[in-house]
Parts: sequence; C-alpha cells; structure tokens
Amino acid sequence: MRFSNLLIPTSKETPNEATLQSHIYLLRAGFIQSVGSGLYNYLPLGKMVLDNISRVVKEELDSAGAQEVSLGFVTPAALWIESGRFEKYGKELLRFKDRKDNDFVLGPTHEEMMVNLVKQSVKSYKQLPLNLYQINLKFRDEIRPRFGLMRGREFLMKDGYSFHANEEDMKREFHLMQETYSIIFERLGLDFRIVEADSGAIGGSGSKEFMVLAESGEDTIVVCQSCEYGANIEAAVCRYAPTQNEKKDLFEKVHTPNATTIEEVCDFLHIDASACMKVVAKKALYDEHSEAVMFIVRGNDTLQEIKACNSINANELVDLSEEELEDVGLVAGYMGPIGAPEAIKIVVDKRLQDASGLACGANESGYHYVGADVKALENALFDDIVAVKEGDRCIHCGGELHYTKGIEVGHIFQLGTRYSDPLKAEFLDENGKSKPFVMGTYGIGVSRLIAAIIEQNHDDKGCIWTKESAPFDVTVIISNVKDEAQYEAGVSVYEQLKAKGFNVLLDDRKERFGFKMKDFELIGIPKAVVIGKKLEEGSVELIDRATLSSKTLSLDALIEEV
RNA sequence: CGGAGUGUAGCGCAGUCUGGUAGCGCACCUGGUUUGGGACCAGGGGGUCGAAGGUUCGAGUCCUUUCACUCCGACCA
Repeated sequence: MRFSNLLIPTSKETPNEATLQSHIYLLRAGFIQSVGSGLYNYLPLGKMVLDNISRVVKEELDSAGAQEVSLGFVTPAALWIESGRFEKYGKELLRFKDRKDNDFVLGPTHEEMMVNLVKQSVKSYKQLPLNLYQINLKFRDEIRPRFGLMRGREFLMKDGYSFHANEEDMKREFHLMQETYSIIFERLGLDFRIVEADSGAIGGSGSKEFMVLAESGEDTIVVCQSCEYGANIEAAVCRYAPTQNEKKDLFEKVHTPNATTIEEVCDFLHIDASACMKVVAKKALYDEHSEAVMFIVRGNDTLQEIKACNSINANELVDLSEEELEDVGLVAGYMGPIGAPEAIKIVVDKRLQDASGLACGANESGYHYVGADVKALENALFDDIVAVKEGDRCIHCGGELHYTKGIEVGHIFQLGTRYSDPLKAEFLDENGKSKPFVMGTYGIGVSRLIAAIIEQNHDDKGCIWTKESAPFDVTVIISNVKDEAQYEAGVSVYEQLKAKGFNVLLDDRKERFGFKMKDFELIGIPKAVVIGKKLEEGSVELIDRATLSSKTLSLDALIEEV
C-alpha cells in the first residue's frame, strides 16, 4: 500500500488525555482515535494490528480443535436473570430496555448466550466435547476506564467455552487451552507469565491468568524466585508460621487516649505491630441482603479484599460509612472482637488462629485490651485473608516471593456446572441419564493485547511492533519523491518485495526525509528500506526498527536480505 | 463512589484575576524556494469560547445550574 493513499494521521504533539506510553504512541501514530471515556475508533493501522492479532488467535485455536461462532452483542436479560448474574454482575453490566420495555444487556462476557446456544443443539454425550469461541465486542461499564485500550469500556475479546461430559475431560481441555494460549502469546512476541488467579464474577474453581510483564501493569503478581509458582496477589498464598507472641500480658483493659491507628497503639503500649489485631470492618453484599463483618489480621499484615470476600462467599465488600459503623455499634479506632456487637460476623486470619497475648480495641472510645487470646473467640471464622508480602516464603518450595506488575491478557477457568446447572443445560450420557455439561471458559483480551505489545515494545521514539503483530512487514521510504531515479527505484523495490509475499508500505509522500523517518520510528514497522542518496552508487539502506541499526546494501542483495 | 483538575479552531495552549468585537504554535489550503533527520517565505480558510440560565449598555471573562473529559484514591479503624 502507498502511504500517500492511507489515512495515517500522525502527530508531533502528545494528546493531553494520555499518560501511558502505549496510549500516547497509539494516538500519535494514528492507530486509534478516542471517542469518549473508554471508547475508541480504530483507524486503518489499528485495524490492521487488530486483525493480525485476531488471525494468530484464530489460527491457533482452530488448530487446537476449537470452532469459531459469533454471538449477538445485545442479550435478552432473561438469560442473565436465569443464571443469577443480572443482579450479581453489578454496575459494570449495561442494562437497557427496548421499545416494548423488555430488559436487555450488552454482553460483558457470553457464558449465558453460549450455554443457551449449546443447550438448544447438543443433546447427547456423542456430540461432546465441544469448544466454541468468538472474537467479538464486549461492553463493560468500568468504574474508571483508563490507559487507552488497556481498560476500555468497549473492547474486543476472544471468548471461548468448552463443554464436556465429565470433569477429567474438561481438565484435559483446560490444559490444552493453556498450551494453546502460550503458543499464541509467544507468536505475538510477548514476555508473559502464567499465574494462579481468583475467579471473580465469572465464577468456577481453578483459574489461571496470562500476564504480560510490564511496569505499567494494573495487576500485582507474586512470583517465586526459586520455582515456577506465580499468582495474582488476589489469589497468592504462602507458607506461614502461627503467630507467637513472647510477651504474655495479663488480659486487661487499658486506657489508650487518642491512639486510633495501629502505629499509635503500638507506640503507646510499646509493642510490635505483629502483636496487635487489626480490625477492618466492611459491609458484605449478598444477593438478597448485606451485613457488617469484622476482618481481623495482624497489625503488620494487609487485608486482601478478594480473599476476604471469598472467605464469606459475599458478592462484594464495600466500606462502611461512619453512620453505618455507629448503627452497628462500632467505634472507629477502637474496634476489637471482644465485646463486639453479637450481630457482627467475625473472620480472623489463619495466622492468628492460636495466638495469644495480643492487643486489640475494646469497642469503647479510648480503650484497648492487652493480653487477648484469639482462642477465646467463639463463632469466629478462620481463613487466609491476608495479602502475601514481598519476602514471604513460597508454598511449594520455600523460595522467596516477590512482587511484579503484569497486564492480564488471558484468563482461563474451570467452570464445572456453574452455568449449566442454573440454565438447565443438560445432555444424555451413555446410560440415558440427564447430566449438566461440565464447562471450561477461556478469554483473551484482543484489543488489550495491542496496548500490551506496545507497553513491552517501545522506545523514546515510538512503537516497535513484533513480527506477527506489525501492520506491515517493511516500509520502503523514498527519500525525495521528486528525484525520478529514487522514485522509480522505490516503486521497483516495493513491487519486488510484494511479489516475494511481504506486506509492504511504500512511503511515497511529498515530505522531507527527516519527516518520514520520524513517522517510521513513531509507527514502528519492523524494517525500513531507505531509497536515497546512496542510490547513485547503486545501494540502499535497510534499517531495523528495534535497534535502529542500518546496513548499506546493493539493490539485489536487499531483496534477498529482507 | 470520594477527592483534584480541565473544557477556547483538527491537536497543543494563551486570554478569565481587572467585562469592551477571540489569539499563538502545530496541522490544513494556494503559490514559490528547499529535499538525508519533524524546512523556509508569502498569502489564506477554519471557533455557537462544553451546555443552559442569570447579572450587565456589553460576558470567553462575573453568578447559578448542568454536562463531559482527565488524573488520584477507594489499605482503613
């Protein structure tokens, strides 16, 4: 294609809405255009990259035996009500009504639709297993869309769903998808890590995320230095020793004026934060009701909200307002499990299970208890609700755990019968017995991958596309299009490279050399052939975008070299 | 949802305090020169100043309301 015919609006200015490198370059190089919060148009270059990524995804999935379909974007709410997610999914689910006042949603994910599709056409175990996927738009009304394509509201996603007669077969497919995803991300040239994850709103049991390692990633992941263990902070676990507190204070109430934070209490009592109970009160939301819950962790630990939420099977945890705290009888700064209002559920971190001699709030302004025993707590639920810290020990090998940042580009789940049960999606087994499908589900953020690739591959001049994602393989830059020899040589090289099967961009614009070079660097096509001054000696230059190194070659040698 | 900020030409911004007929740079159009690292000269087109209401002889500027967008936070007893 000729640059002069393409719509590639590059810009020297940094758009003020963008802060992330990938976002800035994608806008400046004319890949995308923003239309509203979390909404983007893809310009020709952006669409090419999107198609390239989709193609890789499709090729690998097809060769793994999956089949592509396309489901409706607008989904009748009835399906969502049936699965129980119409309420549970929260505000991210965009709901609306048609002219007849029927409820609809814009699909944020398509379990319901796919189960419904299969339910209507699969009746026998002989038709299983089945792995269906689509690469389609999704809409999630995110709380705070940001970072361009990284967290948009409307985005392109590959979502796949597999259906099996039993658990073992579903697990086999899960592993096949894990391998397939690895191949896809390798082909796209990404440095990624597979980590254990929380299942979130999708539900189900075992799940793994594919994380592209990048400083700007929104997810914190915990990785072991010694073995392969890696997990999202939301699901990370570690070895831990039960809390042992040497100082055995007698149980008593102590006046602690103005000591409302862990730090102040520790200073006042001359104890270590690990000898305190930190209470985090939250409101737990369920389908039908909500309740106040006290989560108790060591003073030097941090509550992991997702783990905490899972420990009581709540839909979501939210902060309690000051009025709500008062209503349930809690005093901010002086909360503790002893003498707390009976209606409040108490969840204690496992690390504290046998601890004794701890300090905690007395549920009375200005007072704390010392010498409290966790054992004495009746009705408390014990679970792992604390975030893994850097330096904690790996649960598998005892190695040191560290934090790193990642961009979630893929997520695979073992769903089981989470959807087939409520939606009554069943098949007949060998014995003629009705059984719900055992399912797996697998997602890839196709549009997010565009941002992830650039986050991992850019320099201070612009994008550096990887081989399979690049909008073009090579660009032929004619230094001065008014120089007939240069122009003709350029067109000839362009034609020859095309004939060899390359996807080539011919920069035939009436611009100066420097201008075109800047655009090449900004856009990030992997290679450029410069037809310029050296043509008089019968040679041209081949420039590698990643290293910016250049080689001078004869015309014939060039065609071979590329 | 809490906090902060910004809306003026396609993009980046000044003008708002102190009201008096809307400006700069880039981009764009025309002509000319230039052609190996975002050229130069001359001429030109383009804006209901986010929206609504109010004050005023007069509002981009003051007041009220509202909308949109961006950033930060949502770790806290």
